[in-house]
Amino acid sequence: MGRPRSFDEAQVLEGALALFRERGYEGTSVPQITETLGICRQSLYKTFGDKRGLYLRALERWGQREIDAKLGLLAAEGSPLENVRTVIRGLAAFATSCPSEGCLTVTAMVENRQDHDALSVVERQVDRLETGMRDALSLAQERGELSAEARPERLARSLITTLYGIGLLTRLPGSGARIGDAVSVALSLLDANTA
Amino acid sequence: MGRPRSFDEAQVLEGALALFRERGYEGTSVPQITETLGICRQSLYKTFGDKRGLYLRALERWGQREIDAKLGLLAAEGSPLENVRTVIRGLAAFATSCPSEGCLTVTAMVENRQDHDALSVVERQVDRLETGMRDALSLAQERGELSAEARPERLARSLITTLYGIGLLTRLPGSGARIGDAVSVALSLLDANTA
DNA sequence: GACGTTCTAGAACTATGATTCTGGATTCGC
DNA sequence: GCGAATCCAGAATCATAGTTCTAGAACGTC
Repeated sequence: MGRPRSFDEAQVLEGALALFRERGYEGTSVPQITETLGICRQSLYKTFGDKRGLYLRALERWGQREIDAKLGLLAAEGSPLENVRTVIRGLAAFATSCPSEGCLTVTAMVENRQDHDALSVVERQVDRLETGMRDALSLAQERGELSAEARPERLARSLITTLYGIGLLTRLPGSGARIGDAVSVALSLLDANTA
Repeated sequence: MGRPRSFDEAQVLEGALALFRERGYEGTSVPQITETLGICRQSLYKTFGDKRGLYLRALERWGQREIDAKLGLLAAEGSPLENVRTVIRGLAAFATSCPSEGCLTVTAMVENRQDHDALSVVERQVDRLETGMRDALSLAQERGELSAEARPERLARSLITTLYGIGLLTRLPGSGARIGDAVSVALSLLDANTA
């Protein structure tokens, strides 16, 4: 009953995501969104409630997509320690290759100082990644890839801090060397903890 | 000739700085600024040109104040390596004690994606701190505190990434443990490079 | 003491934001 | 075909932003 929606919800979310990533929440206006995505205001408000609703769903989607991908890599067959290295290298490679498109999670941390809802979404994303890294590191330890003295949880938390630091510095042109060295040191840190 | 200004420019900058730190650039309105600081619009526009001008001066001031303090610590008498440790510990202690007041430099990286002027101010601040850390580490190496194989520049860049990562995660409630572990690992990284 | 400049308080202006409303065309299920 | 729901385009609404303007009081300089 009624006319079917002429747009793909997922596709709209992806488009909005791209805009929010590039211009931020406040920097992206509703007219910009509707024009870029080719849908009219009515549909947007009907589907997502309001601009904020759209943003939150885009933020969730971003986390789902990115974190899931990394968790998949971390839990892959083979050496868990090597998986951790792969995630670190991949993230840095992406950061340096597409400096203009930043991580929405990073942006969200500073843009939503007071918004408890948005921050808890972000918190959950960071936690998931951290847990995934810790599990991989613990497994590596069980398998003897990591020394018995290594502390997986501490390492995971430290790596997360480095990774989000990289995500932030991506915003600063000319941070390529910094990012490269941060990765290099992070990797050597893992080497130093090998059994 | 004429009535003298009834306010202290430096004091106004400090007040604006506090507002921008807490609410961000877009989140702080001109009425908020004038009411909080007790000056009228006219004076603000006369003195700083416009809101953006005020922001840029506040951003400069923040960098001057914070980075200078750290450079002072880094160049202090005594062990340069210990000075580096002091800066790391101090920054983390501040981050965890006053989580609500964040680093304006961190905020600026995200809020000024396209503003080249603002970003170059930030760039200069980060560069100064990085150079200061590198110099301290180089000196430590000359004095035999750091092993001959250590690479001061690489270490400095990596530490900077960690420090700004900490500055970012400060925005996320419940990151205390993460920050603590990041600091702990950063310090142990230095230990691992001692001669 | 008059001049000139800066102050304060407030209204006025201009632009733009998000959101809602109107009306007409479209397309499904019945 | 008819009703219902959705679509689109665009005007209208309402709030708020930054900025400028007006008018009068305050104060240093000559």
